[in-house]
Amino acid sequence: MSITTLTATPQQVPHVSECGSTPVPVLERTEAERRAGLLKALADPVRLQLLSIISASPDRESCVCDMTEAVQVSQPTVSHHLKTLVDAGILTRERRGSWAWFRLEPLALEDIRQFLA
Amino acid sequence: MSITTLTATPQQVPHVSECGSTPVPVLERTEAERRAGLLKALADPVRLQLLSIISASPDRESCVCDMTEAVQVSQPTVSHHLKTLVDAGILTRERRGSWAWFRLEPLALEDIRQFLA
DNA sequence: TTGGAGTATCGACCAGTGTCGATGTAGCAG
DNA sequence: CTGCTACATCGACACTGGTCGATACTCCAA
Repeated sequence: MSITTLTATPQQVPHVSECGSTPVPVLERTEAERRAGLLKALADPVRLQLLSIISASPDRESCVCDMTEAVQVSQPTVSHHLKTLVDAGILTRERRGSWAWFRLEPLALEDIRQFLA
Repeated sequence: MSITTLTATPQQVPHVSECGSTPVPVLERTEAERRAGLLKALADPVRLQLLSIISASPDRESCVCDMTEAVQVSQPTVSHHLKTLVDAGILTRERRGSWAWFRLEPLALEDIRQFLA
């Protein structure tokens, strides 16, 4: 806090810029970073393909083996992308025997649609 | 096309994987890349802040000078981010005298909301 | 316990990107 | 023309992120 706080000068008088516009509040940095993190998790063609598979599957869940066959990248890369989506809260992972199943987290996509509206 | 096309063996018999799932069509790679491009343009905290300013401004348009004051990065960086959004088709730029005004392209955000649904 | 299949992690490489200072450009006022 | 202001571009840098082969881990079956 600067010394000017002690003076009678108002610190935050809403002033009109020279260009004629009126200032508006800006999205908080922390919230902006949270939203950017979600969007980054979606912003990859392979991950969008993986999500499309899960979304179109019965019960909206799919197993890694099918997804690895459907996209043109290696199995470690598929696993990496799925981890990215799980870490972002967009997918949940469930182990069933030898296989790993992934399903959509509905609240995450709903959240994204909300702040894009 | 492989030689097996000439045989009687069906190439695309929908087979059930060992894990028990049923295969589904995957989003086309080119469409996935288009969508990822749009999402990449959004997936940055500074760009989300810039969009929030424009979105909250009267007539949903804003001038660079105000945006530069509102975010904590340099003026060249603001200009760079705005160019990114214009190139992605999310913003349009209009020059008025010395000032550059930006406004939202409604169809772009609508498109994104559509394919996230 | 051994082997194999499905999946995850590691290490490395390379392309892409966010950032800045310096500089270029465009428009306006005097 | 001169100078100033607003904005864009350039060049460089550090960092992130997508990709793969190699390898480790986890189940299950035999």
